[in-house]
Amino acid sequence: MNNFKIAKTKKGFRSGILRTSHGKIHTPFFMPIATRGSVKYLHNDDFAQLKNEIILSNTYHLYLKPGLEIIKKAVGLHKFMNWDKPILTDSGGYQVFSLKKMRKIKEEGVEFKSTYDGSKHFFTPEKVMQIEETLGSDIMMVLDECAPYPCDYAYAEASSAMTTRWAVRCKKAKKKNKQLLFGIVQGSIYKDLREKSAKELTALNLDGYAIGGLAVGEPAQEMYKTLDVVCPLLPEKKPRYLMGVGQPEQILEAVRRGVDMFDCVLPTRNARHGFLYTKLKLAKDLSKVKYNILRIKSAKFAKDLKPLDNTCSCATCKSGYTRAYIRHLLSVNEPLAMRLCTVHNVHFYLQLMREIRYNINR
RNA sequence: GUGGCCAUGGUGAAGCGGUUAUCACACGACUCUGUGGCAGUCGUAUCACGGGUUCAAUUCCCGUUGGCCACC
Repeated sequence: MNNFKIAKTKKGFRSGILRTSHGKIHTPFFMPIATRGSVKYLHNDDFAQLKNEIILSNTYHLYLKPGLEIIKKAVGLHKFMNWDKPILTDSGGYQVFSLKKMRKIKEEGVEFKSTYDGSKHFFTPEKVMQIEETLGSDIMMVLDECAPYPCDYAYAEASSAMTTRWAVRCKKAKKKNKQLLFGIVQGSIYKDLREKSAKELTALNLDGYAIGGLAVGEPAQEMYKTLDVVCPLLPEKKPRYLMGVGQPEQILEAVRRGVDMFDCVLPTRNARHGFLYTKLKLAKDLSKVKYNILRIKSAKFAKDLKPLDNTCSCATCKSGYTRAYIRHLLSVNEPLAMRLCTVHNVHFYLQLMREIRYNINR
């Protein structure tokens, strides 16, 4: 049974539906990030208006806090966080990269030092599967190593080969249930390593394929080149996920190359820093996306009683909150500022994806 | 009124006869890509005013102005 159906393709773009045990998701889509079980500052009331169909959460962080016992008792992450739509869980592979001072990689797995109390935890592919099964996410990611950039060939070769071996172990360890398991293509910016990784993972017949190890500091052109190498090698009928990307134009470029899924901290983190996306303009032929950046903390907005973006239909812009007010809230660290800005930026990203889908299906 | 102490970015503080005048916070400009509300880069001072000593004064001396303390 196939849980992914492509309804329409157009010059490399594809649009369809991904089905999970908590509902369907229209592709291509963007996942807001809820690392520790919450999209920072957002309430379910906000999601009701944003209409996002999925969120992303994190194995490493949830395992450390609050720990699996309470999540098991709550009968899974969905119930625990009161979210009944799909969840994708990242495996901790990115933490291999981002917490490089606090971990050791071995063939067997990764030893992490907790960022909370320094305690040691050993993550093997098998253990990660067990954790993700306890969390009950709809889409589980295999444990991988997200290699840094720049990365020499020998390291990238060894690292991506190990990621593939870990994927084999993940698949073996996975119980037969409705959770989907995605593999992760690695290989840094090296064409042959990416090809090898893609081919070997494809042979495992996983439920979907992610492209990892990008957006770690390489030039955007390297990212696009890598997509050009990898996407054609991935099975057409399986969803493709570009991890951690990215800026709106990068998302468009990736969708153009056949990617279906995205996640990125930019809209949420930037919102907290008063860096707001406005004036979304997507060309009908999907040739380009334009937008403005509004740095709401700038002094020039101190007396500006206009909404953040008069072309935006998000709850923040539609309900009368002004630039001057939001700037004020941000400058005195009022949590409401974070919420208003996060709603706005997440809406921008979801709107971008809606318009991309609309123009593919048109 | 008399005596003492003090005056350094927006704020609070270092500093020393020769420095690119240091730090924190704030402010302003940037950065942020499978999230630590984080972190970083850069910018912002005619060292209260006037005079003197000195090769050289933010630094030492005198005066002015302002502030704090004590005493009458």
